[in-house]
Amino acid sequence: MLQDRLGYLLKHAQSALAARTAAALEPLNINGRELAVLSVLGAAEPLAQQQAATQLSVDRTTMVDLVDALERKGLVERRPDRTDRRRNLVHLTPEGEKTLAEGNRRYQDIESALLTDREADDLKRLLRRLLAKAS
Amino acid sequence: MLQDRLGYLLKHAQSALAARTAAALEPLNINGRELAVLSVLGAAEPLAQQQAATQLSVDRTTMVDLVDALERKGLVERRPDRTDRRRNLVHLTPEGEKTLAEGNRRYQDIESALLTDREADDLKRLLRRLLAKAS
DNA sequence: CTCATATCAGGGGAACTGAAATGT
DNA sequence: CACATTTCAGTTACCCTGATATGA
Repeated sequence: MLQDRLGYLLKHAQSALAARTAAALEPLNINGRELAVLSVLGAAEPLAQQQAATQLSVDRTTMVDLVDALERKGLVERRPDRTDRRRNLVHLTPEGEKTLAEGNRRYQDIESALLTDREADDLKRLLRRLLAKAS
Repeated sequence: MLQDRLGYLLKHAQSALAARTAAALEPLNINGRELAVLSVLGAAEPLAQQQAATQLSVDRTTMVDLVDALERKGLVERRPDRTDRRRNLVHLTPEGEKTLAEGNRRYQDIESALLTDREADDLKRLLRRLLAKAS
């Protein structure tokens, strides 16, 4: 049975969750990918683009486009690093901070609606184990 | 933390598994998507393209390209349905049957290498629950 | 010189929309 | 006529490769 394949289940679970997330974030004018970028950028000290790209496992050239889009929306700003002028440190704007906070709330609501806390913990533990072995 | 997000874990688990699968199937000259198509087509009675597309949740026009590719490789054949000449019934060739069987073996080896039987069952159960609620 | 960072141009593969051809 | 199946043309979004400019 196709539905017994882990590959099938992972792909469709991922895409169903992504669709729900996209719908929930649409009023904020961002998508799930952009929320993930905001999340990485807003975590601690401002990061250079390539650092953010590494954390998200996205290509460096893809990150250029992602930051372009967020900058056009006024959610982040590129600022040159004074100690290394090759770098752009990407800062969240106040609007970006607000969008990140609200986006996180909406995203968490989705997770909570789909699984109990216990189920979510179990699922994440298994996925981490799989990832550790597979990558 | 980004790594606490189900969306992140699902996406990267899916892509890591897909990469492993692609590598294991490369000697058979097929990819994971094509193995899934063969699996659906080889399950029981020959299916029309649109039936196969529905079972895999892929677009009808994407299925045209998938069957094109499998037909070029000699793994399937389109045959007109005598009772409804709009339809192509897609049959596996003997070579297609062999490729499906060997592909299934290689795919199962990957799943077994990544998780114990118990872990795989737990993971699949949770993913099915998530899918049922989310889609 | 080397290496790193960011950017840009171009391409490949996936998936969709909309329309057409054919048949029920 | 309405509807179903397949196919094709065109578009979009995504992610990559390779090259370039700039600077450490």
